[in-house]
Parts: sequence; C-alpha cells; structure tokens
Amino acid sequence: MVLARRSDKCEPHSAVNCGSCRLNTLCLPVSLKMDEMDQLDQIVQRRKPYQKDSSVYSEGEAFRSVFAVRSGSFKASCVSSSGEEQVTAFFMPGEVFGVDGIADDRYCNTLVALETSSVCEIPFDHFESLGRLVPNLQHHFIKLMSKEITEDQKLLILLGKKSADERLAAFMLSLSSRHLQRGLSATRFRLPMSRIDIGSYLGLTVETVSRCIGRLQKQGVLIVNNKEVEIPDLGALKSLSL
Amino acid sequence: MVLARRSDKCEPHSAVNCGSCRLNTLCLPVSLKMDEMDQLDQIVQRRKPYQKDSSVYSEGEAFRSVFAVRSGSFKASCVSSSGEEQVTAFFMPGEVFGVDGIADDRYCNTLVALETSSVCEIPFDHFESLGRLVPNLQHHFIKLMSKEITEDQKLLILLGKKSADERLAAFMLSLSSRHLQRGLSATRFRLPMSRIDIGSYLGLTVETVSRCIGRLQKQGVLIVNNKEVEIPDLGALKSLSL
DNA sequence: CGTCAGTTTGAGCGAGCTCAACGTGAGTGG
DNA sequence: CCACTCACGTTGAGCTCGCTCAAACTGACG
Repeated sequence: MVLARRSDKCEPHSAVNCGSCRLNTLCLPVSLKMDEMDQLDQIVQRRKPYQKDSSVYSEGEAFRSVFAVRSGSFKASCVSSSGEEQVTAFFMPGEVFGVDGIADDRYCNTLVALETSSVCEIPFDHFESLGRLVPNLQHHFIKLMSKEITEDQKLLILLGKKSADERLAAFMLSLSSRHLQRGLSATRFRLPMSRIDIGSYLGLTVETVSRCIGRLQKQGVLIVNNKEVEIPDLGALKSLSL
Repeated sequence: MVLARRSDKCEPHSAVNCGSCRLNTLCLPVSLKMDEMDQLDQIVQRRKPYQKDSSVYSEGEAFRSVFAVRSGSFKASCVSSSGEEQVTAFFMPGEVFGVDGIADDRYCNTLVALETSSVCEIPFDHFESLGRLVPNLQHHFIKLMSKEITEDQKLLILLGKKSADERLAAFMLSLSSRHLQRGLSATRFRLPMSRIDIGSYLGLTVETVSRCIGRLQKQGVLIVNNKEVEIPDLGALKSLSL
C-alpha cells in the first residue's frame, strides 16, 4: 500500500498514519479502533529524522510532548550531580519516551539518537484532552507508563544484585526479546549503542563490558563481531542471566 | 476537628475523608476542588490497619487497586529469578503504591508493612472512570506515575555510579526531605526499616551499611542510635551524597 | 596513509563482599 | 524478676570482582 506523503519524512515506504504503521501493535495505538486511531493521527506530528548524536530534548528543558520511535534508536541519559553520565534507557521502534518529563514539567533525561532515527511527536496537552475522549487510549498510555516503571525496577535488581556477566546476559536478552516483538530475529541483531553506553547503562566500565563479552563468547553463548550479535543458544543465555 | 467514624479504622483523629485528611496536599487529592474530592471519597476504601510484616499484596497477585499510605510505612520488594529479595521502594504517608501492577494486570512487587500502618485503597476500575470525569485527578495521577519513574531513575544512578557512603547519604537525604514534606523534622526521624532492607534497597550488604553508618557518624554528619537518626548538618550530608 | 574514537587486553589495586564472631535489646517463659 | 532466646546489628580479617591506569589494536573517515 502506497500512501501520499504528508510531511517532511524521508524513510521510504514508512507509514504516514498510525493505521498503516507497521508498529501500531506495539506503540500507542494498541487496541484502538480505526476511528480512534484517526483521532490520534490528527495530533501526531511526524518529524524529520534525527542524525546520529543529535538530541530530541535535553535534561531540564520544558516538557511539551511524548515521542514514539518510528525508526532507529535512542538513548536516555542524565548527568548525576557529580557530573558523570548515566544511561537510563534505550528506546527502539514502537517504544515511547518522554514520560519522565510529566512529573515536574521538564524533562529529566537527555534523549540522543544512536543512529539516524525518526520519531512521532505527540504534544502532551492535545494528547491528554484526546485521552478524555478515548478511554482506550488513556488506559493504554497509563499501562505504558506502568510498564516503564516495571522495566526500571528490573534494571534496579540488575544493578543492585547481579554480577557483570549476569548484567550483560540480561541486557542481550532484553534486546533480543524487543527485536522479536517487532517481528525481527531474536538471535541475530546489531547493537546500535557503543560499549561505553552499555557500560553506563549496566553500571560497569567499558573494560568490564568488553571482558564480559569476551567471557560469554568463550562460553559459546554469544558470538559478537563488533556491533553484530548472534545468540546461538537463547536458553543458555537465559540461565546465565539468572 | 473531630469527625464521626465511618469505617473500621483505629487511628484516633485520623481523617475519614480526603477533604479533612492532613495528607491531602501530598496525596492524590492534590489540587482537587471540594466537590471533586467528594467524588474521590466515594470510591476510596479506608481499610483496617496492617500489622508489621503483613502484606497488602504479593508479587504476581491480580491487580485491583492502587493504595495511598495513611499512616506507618511500607516496603516494596521483588524476588529476582535467582531467589534473592530486592527492595525497590519505601512508601511513607501520603505516597501512593500499586501502580506497578497496571502494566500487565498483576502486581510485580510484594508490599509489606514495616510497622502497624494503614492505607486508603482505591479500586482502579472505578478510579479510571472517575479520571475521565475529573481531568484534574487524571492529570495528577499521571504526574504521580511520572514521578515514580523519575524516582526510580535517581535510584538507578545511585546503584550504577555511587559509592556505598554516597548511597547511604542520598538515602538519608531522601527520607529527610520526605519528612519535611509532611511537616515533620528534616533533621530528626526514626528509620522504620531494618538495616537488611536498607542494604537491599541500596545494593549493599548489611555489614557495609553498618560500616557506612559508622563512618558517617565519625565524620559527624550523622548521629544514629539504633533506629533514631539525627542529621546535625544537612549541607554536609548533601555534599557527601554528591 | 595518518588520525582519532572506540574497543580490546594486561597488570595491579581497592571497595565492598564473605564468613565468622561477638554485642544488643525486645520478647518469652520459668 | 531474671535467664534464655532469637533476630538484628556491629566489628574484624581476608578475598574477589570489577575498577584504574596504561598500552596496543581496529576500523571509519579525511
């Protein structure tokens, strides 16, 4: 299905509305009816892509919108009062970021594209009004926030209790399952982020990340070539992640 | 002001409705109008207190309600797949817990009273319908969830980047500011949780927690006697927490 | 072909863990 | 009222995992 372009997008064949978007079973439109999706479409702004290392918003900036990843990937990070960067999340297509900004009307993370990436911007005031009219949408948005909370809590356990190898194994599994959700291979994918970012996210140094990868590779549960990852035995990796 | 009792509560002089509750500037009713508060009151269930160590709900149980702490305190914890308990949060009066259950319709934490404590239970389906009628309420609920996300992220930085002493200092400061919010002393309070719980929450062993307390005490930024804490110099503690 | 950021590898060190012993205080039963 | 218990908390000694620092390697890009 080829649809007329409506804005300044660049991705060939990408959807111009939620109804035809490949990601609409993952993203905000989950379980919306056709007419409800159309209403959502009215307020969604499809923006031109972000280049690698460019930021969607910065920590402290006034909150205005939440964003859904259309293509590419992003990292969320904040700087601690002592000045070091902590990566708090990675976002892949179909996932939503920006909700951290709602609490006190300013974003508390900086969101940076890890590669050329595009998003759908959803101005929050419009979205909130629409939520009142479309209970389904409201409900799923709340679910989505709740999901972010449970994800963060998983990460808390990871950082609080697990060894470096376990952290890395869990990280790879998380990426794997998110690829699977999008209908891609769960056992072969590309890491869009640097080892530094992985380290920051997992509370480890770059060197440790590198050594862990080496160790897991020797154990035969991971084949890593630069940014390319293959998981020969998902079960083995799962048992390592505890 | 003494009001007639409506249910099986036990706390003397405690509020029987949101309008007269001391905590209504912290809790869900923030910025609701009188009539809106009354509507909220209709669905709030004030339950009899929980004894120390009794649980409000357990990990995996079907989600039904969110809860506001009326008095006492609670800890949230989950067990990792390897079987160890990780404490993910503490909840004090005026704070709301249970939102983690929304994501997949079951709670992913176990909530246990740290002392004799009481809650207001808010059945979620009623609450969600009410939210549609009272945009203020909806908005503040979403804010509250967003706040939980930002809190979790602070904890992530703590666990990912900070030393044991910094973690403990930050923990004490968090308790201090939450006391202050309730109009209590920011510099003298009681720890309702055990050292084991503190350790689990901060990703440290009991021994390390104990040694850190000792160290901070020697430095004169903390005076701890069993469960009683005094902070002689908030500024000094802040600079230690980085 | 040089440069430079990102990554890997090596060697040594130290913060926090483990294990073990001891102290403390709230409850319990004689 | 005291002795006993038992969970909780503190203290000490040694070890280990992951950090730090330093050097070599890789690959993308001018």
